[in-house]
Amino acid sequence: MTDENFDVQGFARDIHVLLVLATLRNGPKHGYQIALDVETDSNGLFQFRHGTLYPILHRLEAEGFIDGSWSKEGGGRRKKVYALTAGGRAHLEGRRAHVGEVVSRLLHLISGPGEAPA
Amino acid sequence: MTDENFDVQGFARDIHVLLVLATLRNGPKHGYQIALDVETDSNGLFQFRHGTLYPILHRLEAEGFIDGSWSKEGGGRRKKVYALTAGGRAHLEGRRAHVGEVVSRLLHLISGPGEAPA
DNA sequence: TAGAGATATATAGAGCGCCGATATAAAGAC
DNA sequence: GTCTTTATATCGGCGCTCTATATATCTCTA
Repeated sequence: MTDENFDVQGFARDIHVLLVLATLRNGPKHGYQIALDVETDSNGLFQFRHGTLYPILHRLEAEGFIDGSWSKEGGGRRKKVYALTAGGRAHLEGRRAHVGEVVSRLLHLISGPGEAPA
Repeated sequence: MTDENFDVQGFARDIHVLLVLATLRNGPKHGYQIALDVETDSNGLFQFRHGTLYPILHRLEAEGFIDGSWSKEGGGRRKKVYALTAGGRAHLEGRRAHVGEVVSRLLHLISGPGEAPA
């Protein structure tokens, strides 16, 4: 299984994608809220720069993994609220499993003779 | 600990660096052999392109993490053999621990309510 | 012995994605 | 009325990987 070859660049990109999709599992959110939640939930370890997040959201929407719609409550500040689609949920599960296995094999490879990988 | 902020690009680079340093833990090797061993040890999951490996080796040598010396056995094919330095070993342990923790926290964040992260 | 393929190192250029900077705009604080 | 926060968006620079190319030696085979 997972004979799929490892792609370093795709892996780094996957991290951000997974954080977005996983956050949306708790319900629809707009971009700014996603950034705040990811930072809070990770105790500041992971954080999104705006110049990173918004292009990712646009791409995920174009790929059909999230579904965006502008909310207009009282004509106030415009927010684009994103909801996880069925395809997005499937992508999340698939990628999460893949990342988990790659990481497991990586940690096993670089762990010393005495140290257990996990 | 590890209040250090997460850097996506540095993380991708760390993966290659860790693979190199971990392979050298078994003894000195030249670049081409490192590439072969990493690919073999990971059952083809991880592999180094030559255009990726050699610049990394040069940088690691400049940083003092590995020590390179040209071997001239019988005036044959030139090989630059790299050995892990004490600093390199320390760097390996430190980065490995860091990557392990980041990955652990990442998997925890993106794991569903039902699934245990590891 | 001549050619092909594997061994071995090196670098330059292309491509891709993150990051900082900048722009726009409205709501709330004081 | 101005400053900060909220909220989205895009562009240019930068860094790192990857493809392609260059050089050189060794080994195997016809």
